[in-house]
Amino acid sequence: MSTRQSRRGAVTLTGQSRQPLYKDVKLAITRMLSSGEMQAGEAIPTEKQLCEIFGTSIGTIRRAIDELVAEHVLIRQQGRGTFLAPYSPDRMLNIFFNIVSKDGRREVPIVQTLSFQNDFSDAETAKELAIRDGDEIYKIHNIMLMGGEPAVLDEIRISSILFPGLTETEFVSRDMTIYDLYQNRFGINVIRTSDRLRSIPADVSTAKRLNIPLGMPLLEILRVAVTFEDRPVEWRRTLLNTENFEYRNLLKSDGL
Amino acid sequence: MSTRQSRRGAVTLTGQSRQPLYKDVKLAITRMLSSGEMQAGEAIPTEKQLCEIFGTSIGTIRRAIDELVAEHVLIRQQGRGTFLAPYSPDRMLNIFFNIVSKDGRREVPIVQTLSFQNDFSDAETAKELAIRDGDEIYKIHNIMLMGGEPAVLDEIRISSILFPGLTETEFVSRDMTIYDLYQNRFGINVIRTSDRLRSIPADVSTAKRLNIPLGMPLLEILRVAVTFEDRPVEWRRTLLNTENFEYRNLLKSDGL
DNA sequence: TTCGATTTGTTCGTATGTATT
DNA sequence: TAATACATACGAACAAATCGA
Repeated sequence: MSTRQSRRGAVTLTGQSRQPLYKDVKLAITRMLSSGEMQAGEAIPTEKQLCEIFGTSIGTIRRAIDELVAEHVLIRQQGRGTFLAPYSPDRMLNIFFNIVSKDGRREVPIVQTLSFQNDFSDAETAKELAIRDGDEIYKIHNIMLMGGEPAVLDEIRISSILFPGLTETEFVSRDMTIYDLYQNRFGINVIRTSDRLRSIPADVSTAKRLNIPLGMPLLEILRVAVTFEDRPVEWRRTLLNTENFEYRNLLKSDGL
Repeated sequence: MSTRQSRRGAVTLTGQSRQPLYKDVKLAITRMLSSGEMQAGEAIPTEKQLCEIFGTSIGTIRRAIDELVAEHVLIRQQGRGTFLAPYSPDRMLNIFFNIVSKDGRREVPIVQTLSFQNDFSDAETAKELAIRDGDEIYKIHNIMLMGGEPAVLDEIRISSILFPGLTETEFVSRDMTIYDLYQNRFGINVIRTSDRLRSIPADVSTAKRLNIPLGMPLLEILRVAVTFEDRPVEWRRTLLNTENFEYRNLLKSDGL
């Protein structure tokens, strides 16, 4: 069979691409998922159905799905099907929350929102969020209690365009993690984050809020969270008191 | 064909295992690699040869190798072969060195060894290195210059049993990264690290060495590096002045 | 430079095993 | 139990990269 053509009225893939067929399929599936029509936790078509949709063999479909599973975008379950990763609170905590107690236990943090503002992006934030300077954003300040003590302060900046109609009430009254809110309310899946860590002294207001001495060393974490195709979703600055907690970076060199 | 039997005098795999055949093959290949007979960068047998060695189909071999490639243990090159990951200085820096300049550039650090001692393990170190309390270890103190300024202090503890005959002269005169030394001189591949990060004030001697004020916030990184099958190889404590450099944790949720 | 042998990469397809409903 | 869906294993054919004659 010659190199690349759609068969039997199947979906036309990117066509004249110079990349392998399974990459085309992967991209097509990714677009299906990120179109916003799919709910988190929902099943995607079966492998056999995808064969017919794309007009490829099951091996090619599996290869495409393999990569999305490796990226935690999809979850496969034998006998059940393949699902858009649910990002359950528990899962979110395990994947994107790497602040743990010094003895290694994962405390579930209690988040309290200190302020929720409508604001305009400065140049630097615009660059991080891939929006225009001056675009509307939400600025949200939170404090997190871990083990009963205030241990973390953070500031979140997100584009109002990506999260239209988000209100303080809705944000505060959510019964899930913030990333789950992005997913369930706006159909935005956070699939990766990039953290930059520094050590800085506590300033006056931070010291007061975390009930620690002025100038005490804190861990500053600057995070950008991205969704499919590396589109930035959220900028976040976290300040952690590492007296009783620490940041863990388990495993390097992917895979297992 | 029925489930599990060796054919044609092929290597007997783990036998009565309840895991998939490709996992057996993966483990067998892993043992080949970690036996110390293989040099980093050396080619492993071709897929066809492995078929004969293990008496399985090429698909099964490929599946096993796929996982090892995903774990950066092996590297495949079309037309050439499959190789034990070389851990070149450049590669080591990119994979296991996540201290970068604030503007994102990767400075190549200049390492100077301050001291090299033969010592005995305390209980905690023994636990981290999976050796016995009181076993002999090397304790090595280094300072790293980045951009001409002293930016990092670290202490390394490794088992004398794992690295027999290592001398200060040899350690200091190496022309490669420390992990490359482990690999090239002792056949030990570091394949993963686990980092724990805290923010702490500089003590007197640290402040003096890094030429910073006493009490200045530093980033403390406690690392355990492991080789195949999660066997610990090295304990390391790093202190980083984050005025001009920072710790980056790119990408969560594996793969790409 | 060309060509052929070698080696991995991609795609296809089939058969059977195992988990779920 | 039966149907469905993913998991494992097999193997064939061809493409693309590499290397040496």
